Amino acid sequence: MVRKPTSKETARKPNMREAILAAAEELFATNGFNAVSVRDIAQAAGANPGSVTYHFKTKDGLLLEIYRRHCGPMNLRRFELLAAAKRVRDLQDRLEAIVRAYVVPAFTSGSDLAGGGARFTRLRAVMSAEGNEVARKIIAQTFDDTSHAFIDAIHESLPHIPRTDIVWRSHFLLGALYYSLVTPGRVSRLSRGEADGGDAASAIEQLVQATVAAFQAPPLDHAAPARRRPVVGSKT
Amino acid sequence: MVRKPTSKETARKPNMREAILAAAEELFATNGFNAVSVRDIAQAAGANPGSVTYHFKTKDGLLLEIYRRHCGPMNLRRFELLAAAKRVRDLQDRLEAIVRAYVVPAFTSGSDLAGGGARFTRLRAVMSAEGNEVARKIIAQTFDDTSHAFIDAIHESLPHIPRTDIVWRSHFLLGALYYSLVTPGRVSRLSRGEADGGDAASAIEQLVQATVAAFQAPPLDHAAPARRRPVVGSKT
DNA sequence: TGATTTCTTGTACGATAGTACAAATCACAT
DNA sequence: ATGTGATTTGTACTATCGTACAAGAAATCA
Repeated sequence: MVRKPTSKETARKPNMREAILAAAEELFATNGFNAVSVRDIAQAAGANPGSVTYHFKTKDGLLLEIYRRHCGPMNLRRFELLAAAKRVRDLQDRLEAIVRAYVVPAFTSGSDLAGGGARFTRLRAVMSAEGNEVARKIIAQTFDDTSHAFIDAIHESLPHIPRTDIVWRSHFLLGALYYSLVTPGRVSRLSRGEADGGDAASAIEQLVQATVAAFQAPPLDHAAPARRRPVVGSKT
Repeated sequence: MVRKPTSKETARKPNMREAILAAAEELFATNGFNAVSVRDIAQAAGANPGSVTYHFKTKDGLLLEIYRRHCGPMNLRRFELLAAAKRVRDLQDRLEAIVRAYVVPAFTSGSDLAGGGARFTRLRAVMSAEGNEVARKIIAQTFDDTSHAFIDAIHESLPHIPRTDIVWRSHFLLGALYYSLVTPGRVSRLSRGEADGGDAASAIEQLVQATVAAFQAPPLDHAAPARRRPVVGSKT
């Protein structure tokens, strides 16, 4: 019934390898890289510790493979959505579509893996916070192109805003995005149960709406000090 | 010449203890909790590993003491600034003052410690990402009051926005704030050197401006689906 | 000064970390 | 069926982890 693949070249035993990857992804994203041992991962995947070494050589190699697995598909999807967004005529709608094109793939599946999008984005957030070397290199290589593309697209929608301001605001967007995935419980807590911080759809809508407004804010006047500053000065 | 304090009760040998605290703060904030060993801290502080055990008993105890050291002063300062902000008459200016009252103490010194504000906030960001247990407890206990106070104040300035939306947006604010301290280099990189992500003043101004606009965004229509959604759908 | 408390040092112990490797097992083409 | 390469297992090695503790040095008080 099912056509078995050629076996040569391709490793047709995705069971363990995939299970290890999934377990590592989950554990790294939840507890950080250093807090998780190879043995923890193996146990969660129902595998032997030696199996991890066999498939990925080192713990760093395992992390590297996780990134390799997700970066391509997620960025591909972002570029697809960005291309579609750029075709939106109405400027306000276009900006919203661009932001959405950036946000959505981070929450939903970036590839064919089920629900892996949010998990992987959370992993990136944690690795970023920990200053992980392996992650830093890949991020700078793989995501800066994407970021520049989005920044340029946003800049085209808002020509009167200096590029510097747009960079700052897109940086804030990524921070908000990360934090929403890292600590969803805080939203539920602070809203006293009225909002569900873990609900991806709500998070996306809230984030898109807020971010679009932030991008549209008047530019910072770099030259003129302008407009009296609100009080807030020395204590008492 | 210098009047020595009473010696009783107060430990008048802040040298080592303070050095260890400062070193731990810096290392934890940079590399995360688990990546830093007690020996690393001792070496950075010019102390003996046993000295850390003597002063703080455990590694968790050391982290706990760092939080104890900063939480009080930072929240105190926030409440002072919040009280001042609430007295601002103009609604737009008041909102900006409130946001500023939240942001400024996170960047500048939260206590008498030199430049400790940003470092401690960065530490909180990293601990949050790592899901650290010790940090989580303190955060929920110490900062939720502050957060609620700010959310309420913002809600008073923007009565037409549902509280839920304000919670989300203040959550985004904290995420953006954290991320700005965690990865300042990214801003410099993406702006091609035009902006300095490490400059606290710029970060504050950009963050305040963007966040005020985000708070002022129209509320999400929870009932009506409303307003056609921008295209962005299936692939190709 | 001598007694006593406070801090620092050096060292050690058990636990666990990442990784290596030989033996056992499995999948499959012939 | 059988041999061959791919995978899994079990175990071991070394390094480093957090912490404990006794002995030494410094500071403080009578």
